[in-house]
Amino acid sequence: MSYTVGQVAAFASVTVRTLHHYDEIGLLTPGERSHAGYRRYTEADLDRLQQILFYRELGFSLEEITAILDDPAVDPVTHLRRQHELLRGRIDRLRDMLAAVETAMEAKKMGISLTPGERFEVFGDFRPEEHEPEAERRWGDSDAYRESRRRTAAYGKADWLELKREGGAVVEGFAACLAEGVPATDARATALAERHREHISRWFYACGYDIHRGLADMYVADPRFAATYEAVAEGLAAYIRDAVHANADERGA
Amino acid sequence: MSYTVGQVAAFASVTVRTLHHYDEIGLLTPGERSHAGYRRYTEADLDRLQQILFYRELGFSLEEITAILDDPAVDPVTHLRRQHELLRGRIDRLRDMLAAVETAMEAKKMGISLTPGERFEVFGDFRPEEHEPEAERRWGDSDAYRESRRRTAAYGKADWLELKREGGAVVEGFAACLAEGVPATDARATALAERHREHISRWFYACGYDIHRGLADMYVADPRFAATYEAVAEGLAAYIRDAVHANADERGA
DNA sequence: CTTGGGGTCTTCCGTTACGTGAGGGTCAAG
DNA sequence: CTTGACCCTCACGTAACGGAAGACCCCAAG
Repeated sequence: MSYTVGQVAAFASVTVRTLHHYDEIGLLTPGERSHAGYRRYTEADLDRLQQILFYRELGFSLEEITAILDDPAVDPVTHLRRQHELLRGRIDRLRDMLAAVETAMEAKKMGISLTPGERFEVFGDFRPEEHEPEAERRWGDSDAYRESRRRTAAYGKADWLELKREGGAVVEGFAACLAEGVPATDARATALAERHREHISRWFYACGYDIHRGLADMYVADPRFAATYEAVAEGLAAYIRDAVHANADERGA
Repeated sequence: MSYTVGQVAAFASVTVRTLHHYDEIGLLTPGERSHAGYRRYTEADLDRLQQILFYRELGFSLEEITAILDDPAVDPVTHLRRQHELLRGRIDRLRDMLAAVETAMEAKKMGISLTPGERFEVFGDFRPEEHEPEAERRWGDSDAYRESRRRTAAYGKADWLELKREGGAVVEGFAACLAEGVPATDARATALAERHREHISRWFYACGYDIHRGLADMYVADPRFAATYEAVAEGLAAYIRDAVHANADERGA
């Protein structure tokens, strides 16, 4: 089975002209031609096109892409892995930009004017290179999901019940603290936060303090999580979040 | 205080030529010139440049940016808000691409070859223009969160319990179907899916079929959601997802 | 079998967002 | 008062296509 330019163009949401162009510059030469000179794209060509579009999306020039894809030392899986990393980098960058926008909004609201340095901080580097500090945390986060999926795949119903019971106990502990007016920064609350963190680590994935913070934020931000906790006690989601933050501030680095 | 081209270029990590170009096309004309004709950029110019770079990053053409920024009906804060939303959209898109890469890796590992449709699914729309079909879902999704937070803010404990009970009943219905071997595509299962959708709409936000699909996918993909369902019955998360998809395919557009 | 509508071919010029000098003033330091 | 770093204005070059022209190809319907 092979496809015409039009079909491929429709699949990939590019124009026919673009495919012609890629053919011209030797980036994507269709596997064969019909007797009338029509381009015929094979599955392998589609594969390559997908790679091209990914790299293009990530900001590489067509010349660079040609070089990358024609490197015989790199197998397809490596490409995917690399793209995965690059995508994560891009997402991080956009997240930084999001933060920058928020900062700008704050500044505007407060009537503060930022220094040029602050203002353009985010437009510094964006090319996939050197990210040690922040990125590690993100990677950890991503690994967490994979790890989690891997681990939980092996759980039976008994495991799920056990972990749910364990988690429930922690939540009830929080509810008790909240009911008794114990502040979220109190040692009793942060101890529960620590137990919560250990619970996650034990059953799902290595949960560091930063990850734990992010998780706690989600409990409040996402109503579908919030529902679980708000049903137990009003304001519990926010309380847990605060306790987790206090605990992370205290124990985590 | 004002800045020279070189300084501004350094701040913003663009070339001097780029600033010249923006001046030429009237996108960013420096506030004044020195007596010798040197460009002098004011704070306001830096402000505008920041906006320009944001929109540029988001894929707008310089002409579009000019139009956007020179629209007198839009104040700076609105721009920031808009950029915030656009950035979130981009992040979502990149996340989709991330998922696509993972799918491709899976497929490669399994030796499966994807259909062209699957392969290029993610390259559908990405330009911030004419997005009725897919994008509405994203926008809707974003609105959903806001709507949800707004609504749930007013709920008391009784409300949470009621909605939790209601939700629980649906989940138990699904569990029963699963236990009895009813296929997820069966009318009984899809009816429950529809009830589930209505439940979300009633308590949280307007939940269309596309949003519902995405939500169901998350039940499986995110272990913290999955835990809730897997504790009830093994394979329940996936079952619900399948039923939701079947229901959406059937009823939704 | 031919006729029309759509898809495809190559060719070529246009466009956007700059890059890259060329040739020549400007400015602060030594 | 020179020297090196910076600035100016042309002006042509480039990447990655867009768009249209003129011609060929394909196939389903009359």
